[in-house]
Amino acid sequence: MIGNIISKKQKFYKEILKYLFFNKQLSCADLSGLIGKSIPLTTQYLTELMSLNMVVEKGYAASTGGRRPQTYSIRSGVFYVVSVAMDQLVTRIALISSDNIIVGEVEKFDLILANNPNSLNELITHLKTFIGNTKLPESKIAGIGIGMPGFVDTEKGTNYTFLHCADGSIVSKIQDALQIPTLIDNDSSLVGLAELKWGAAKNKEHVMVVNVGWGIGLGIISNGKLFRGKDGFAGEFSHIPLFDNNKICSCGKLGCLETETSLVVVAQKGARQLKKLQQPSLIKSLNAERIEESAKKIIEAAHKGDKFAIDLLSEAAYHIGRGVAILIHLLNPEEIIISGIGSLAGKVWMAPIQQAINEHCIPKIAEHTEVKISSLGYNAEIIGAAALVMDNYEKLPVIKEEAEKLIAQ
Amino acid sequence: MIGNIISKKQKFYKEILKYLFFNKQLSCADLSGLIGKSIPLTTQYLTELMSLNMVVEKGYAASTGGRRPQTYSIRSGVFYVVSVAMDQLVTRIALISSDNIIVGEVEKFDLILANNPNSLNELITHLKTFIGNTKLPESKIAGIGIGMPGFVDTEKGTNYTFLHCADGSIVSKIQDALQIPTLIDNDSSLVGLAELKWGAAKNKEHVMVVNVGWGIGLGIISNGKLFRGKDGFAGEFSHIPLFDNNKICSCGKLGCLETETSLVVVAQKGARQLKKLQQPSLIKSLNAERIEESAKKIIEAAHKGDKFAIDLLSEAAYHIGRGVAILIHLLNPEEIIISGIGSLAGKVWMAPIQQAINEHCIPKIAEHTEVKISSLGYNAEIIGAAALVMDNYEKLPVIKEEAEKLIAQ
DNA sequence: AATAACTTTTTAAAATTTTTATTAAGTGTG
DNA sequence: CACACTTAATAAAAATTTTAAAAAGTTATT
Repeated sequence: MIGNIISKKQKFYKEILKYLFFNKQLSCADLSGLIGKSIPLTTQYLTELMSLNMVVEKGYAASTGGRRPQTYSIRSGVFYVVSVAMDQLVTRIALISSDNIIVGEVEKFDLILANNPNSLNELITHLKTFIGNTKLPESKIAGIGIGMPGFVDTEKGTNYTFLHCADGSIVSKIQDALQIPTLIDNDSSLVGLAELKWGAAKNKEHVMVVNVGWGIGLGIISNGKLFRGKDGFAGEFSHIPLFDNNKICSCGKLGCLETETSLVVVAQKGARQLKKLQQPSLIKSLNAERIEESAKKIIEAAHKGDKFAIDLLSEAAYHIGRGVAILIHLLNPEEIIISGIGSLAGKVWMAPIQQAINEHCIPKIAEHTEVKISSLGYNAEIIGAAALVMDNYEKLPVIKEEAEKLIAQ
Repeated sequence: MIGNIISKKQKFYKEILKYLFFNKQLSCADLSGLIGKSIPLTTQYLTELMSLNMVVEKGYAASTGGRRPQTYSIRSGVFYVVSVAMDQLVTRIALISSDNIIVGEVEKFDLILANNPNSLNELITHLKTFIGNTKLPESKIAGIGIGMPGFVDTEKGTNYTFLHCADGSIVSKIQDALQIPTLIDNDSSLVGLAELKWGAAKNKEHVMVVNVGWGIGLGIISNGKLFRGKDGFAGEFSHIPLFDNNKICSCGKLGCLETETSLVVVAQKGARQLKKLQQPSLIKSLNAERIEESAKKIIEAAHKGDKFAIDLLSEAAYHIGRGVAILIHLLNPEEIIISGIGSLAGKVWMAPIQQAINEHCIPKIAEHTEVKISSLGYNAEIIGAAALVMDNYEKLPVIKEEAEKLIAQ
């Protein structure tokens, strides 16, 4: 049964567990600062959590000029998180344990989102099987986190673009079917969250995470937190009107950023040019119908230094840079991170983006803005989905058995 | 002497005074929530502040379904704030008392910022005279708040565009000269802050405040707070590259938003068209050299329904709307406020901006975004400067005498 | 129109949490 | 290798919050 939070103390227990999930090892002073409670109280909570077998001492950290602090970690298997990363064609599911390690294999399967009225049911069926295979009781699963494309309202638990469900929200339907707390968010927001928690945006305040994939998403980090806007739709970078190119976009408007920069466009343009221009390249053929395969070929070739592939990506990168210049003017970030599947092409992105920034920004405003390539790569979204659950861990509906265990204290 | 904060209790005293400055009348429960302390403690603080003659009871508020709450107000003259609003040509100074009322007249004088190495000294001289004329001791003045154009770093207290000062920051130079805590910020940020505290953005979370004047500034309110970005430069709306018009901008780049939308451009275009086209209009003549005068004439005529003036402003408004469409995609705000001196033209702005939003936004994302015209008008910046001081009131360096008075408690 | 049931504010007493002071453990310098 | 200076952990004192109860109003119902 999914109920409500039971005690205040339990909330702080959960906060401690949450920060230990995100950080692996922390001292009592660290945790005291993070949960906003005094050191004596935090000491007490930690002692109790150790006697509950949830937290363990991990020896002393190096001194910073005085007595060395004892550090603490969370045990593996105290709880688990089910992470789901969806794109328009493929969905991946992973099981992550409380010590923040992916358990077993990441499951990958086709699930078409566009014009598929059955997509939500398919997702639920897959989730049921996946969770069944883990052999874990529901009470051991803290929550399910799902990243998906489209206009997602995290608070309402709805997606206005995909996975339509007639009555109520996606979240309530999944929770009813599986009896596990569930959270959903936009894929690019989760990529941003992953960068904030474990990637290049860690400990930064103002970062723009550009999710280069079949569209150009944006995760906005402002004041050290993921920014979602009024309805959760912030970061709709793909569709800002930027070009006079008269190309019609998937959204129906003309000249969106996406029409010159997404990997779909890159793959299509690549296929066309390869055929027409007979350019020398490591790539022998590109099929404009098989976007994913073609995009991967181009990214791989670019890695090997293939000029044709690099030129293709550079052109897209420069156009992305024009959009980034606008972001810099408006939000004055300290960092731009290129993430998502496109980031696998590596440093190729950097020079053209920096070039566009130099050309289109007032120098002073871009002075302290660094461009970086994500090191999280293809895993960013799935990691971000776990972060979404754990970011809300202490607010999550409580699972009965666990609640009793904790309240028995 | 400017020293440091003395006691924790004093910090809460100041927080209470701050919230009473912003709100006029508040109940104990309101204040308890605002300062984040329990009701019994807040009661105690209020009692003490009343015995210090700083706070007074203001009778009972209407019931909301139960016992009516006692309300409290701050006394006039407990402290004062000096507010300064600068633009490139004119500076205004006002004295505001603790009950949030402008005392006496707003002083207005010419102060050229561009290419004026003496501008900071001129400002300091004016401030000295102004404060001298108030006959108030420094200890009665909580702080000086200054809004100015340019790239302002509030934390460092510097402006990279105007009011250059060789050694150290603008803030430290003013503080050294006047012995009064001082804060500076970008003019558009302060217009945004004014809207947040007393205008159309009050109690909203995500709002874009467009400051229409000699440029097009932007105050960004995100999560209910003014957003400044990494170095304080966020909201550089004027210079996002948006047009293929080949017009060179004051910043040196081509096609900035400003080149089609600022009141300078409107005035210049108006003067040109009036001469060339001999259009019928209530306006008899416009001098392209005297921008302020011409802009005012156009705004006034638009108010009277003059078609020529309305067309001029509508064109600029539509272009602003294109920029606003980008803001909506990126930040998903709940409200767009047209503020600053241009807002005096009133509702003329609304239809063309809404039109541009309809044309350039994905409908879903703009669904809940309202466009509004500010009611604060020309006073926004000067009010915002006072808000800047009071927003930081409890963090401000303490003035010795006052500190002793409070600590004597 | 009067009473019961429900709200909200205010006050008082009990329980919790933080602060301050003290002790313990470790670094770096002349 | 003392000596001065850190930081961490613990214990006792002080401050703050929570809980409970009383006071003051509102709304619905008979």
